[in-house]
Amino acid sequence: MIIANAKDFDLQQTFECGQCFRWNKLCDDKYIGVVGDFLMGAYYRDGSIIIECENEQLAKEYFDIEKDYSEMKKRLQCDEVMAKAISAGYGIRLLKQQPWETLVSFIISANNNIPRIKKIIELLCQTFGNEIMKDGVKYHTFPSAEALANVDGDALSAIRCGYRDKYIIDAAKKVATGEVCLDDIYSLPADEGREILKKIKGVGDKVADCILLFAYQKYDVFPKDVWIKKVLHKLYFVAEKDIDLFVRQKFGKLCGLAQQYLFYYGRQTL
DNA sequence: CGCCAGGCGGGGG
DNA sequence: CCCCCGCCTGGC
Repeated sequence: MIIANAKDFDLQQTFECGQCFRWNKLCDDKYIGVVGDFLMGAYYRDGSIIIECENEQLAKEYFDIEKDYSEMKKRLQCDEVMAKAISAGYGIRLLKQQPWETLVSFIISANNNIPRIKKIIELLCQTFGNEIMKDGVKYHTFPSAEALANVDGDALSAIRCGYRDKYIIDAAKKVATGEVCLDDIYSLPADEGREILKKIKGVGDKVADCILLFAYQKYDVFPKDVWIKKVLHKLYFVAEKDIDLFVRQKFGKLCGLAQQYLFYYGRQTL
């Protein structure tokens, strides 16, 4: 798949803005990731972005290829700060990730750091996922809820995720039994989706909002982590308790995308 | 050694 | 309801 018009798409920004954990850069400027049951590659050639995947439909959906970012940027561009943030992260695209993988990944992300989050997720896939062979290299899919619901007690200790192991098991059981139906959330308003997700142990407001934004394209949620709180305080002089009202009034239905630009900008400059 | 990292759950006020 | 503390683990 070739994306000729790549002006609103930068691979490094998209893969390293914090929304995903399973894309890795190879030495030759190529990114490799696993999405669903498929391996994907992404790289530049002659000013275009090339996405390699045996399942082109999956790749189109995952990269949300039809989405018009220039139009959304125009709508967000309401002041000096956001103008700078958008220009810093001009090539960020919000990926359409799989709900189950996103759920578990952000449970693991709580009170944790990015290198360790990636390590734990990789171990989880190696230990419980299916193998994909490509050019003599082994890759692994993200394990299903059913697969994880059936692992016994301390088998998860192998992935070194600490106290989060019981949250992952709780999530797997509730999703596998249907007590929590992740597919329902696509068509629900963000507030209702958040309440469903929070039935799972280890999922609070912040984790739920990341799942709503990164898996369900609920652009009207604004995940509030420690970094974005610092950024808003520093750049907009907004106190923590006023964040929700502030971003709703300022950025409206696209506040989730605004969060990504501000987050990326803040991590570069603050 | 102590502290912290992209929160959360549980207990007490 | 709000506030506060402890938490697996690995890196500094």
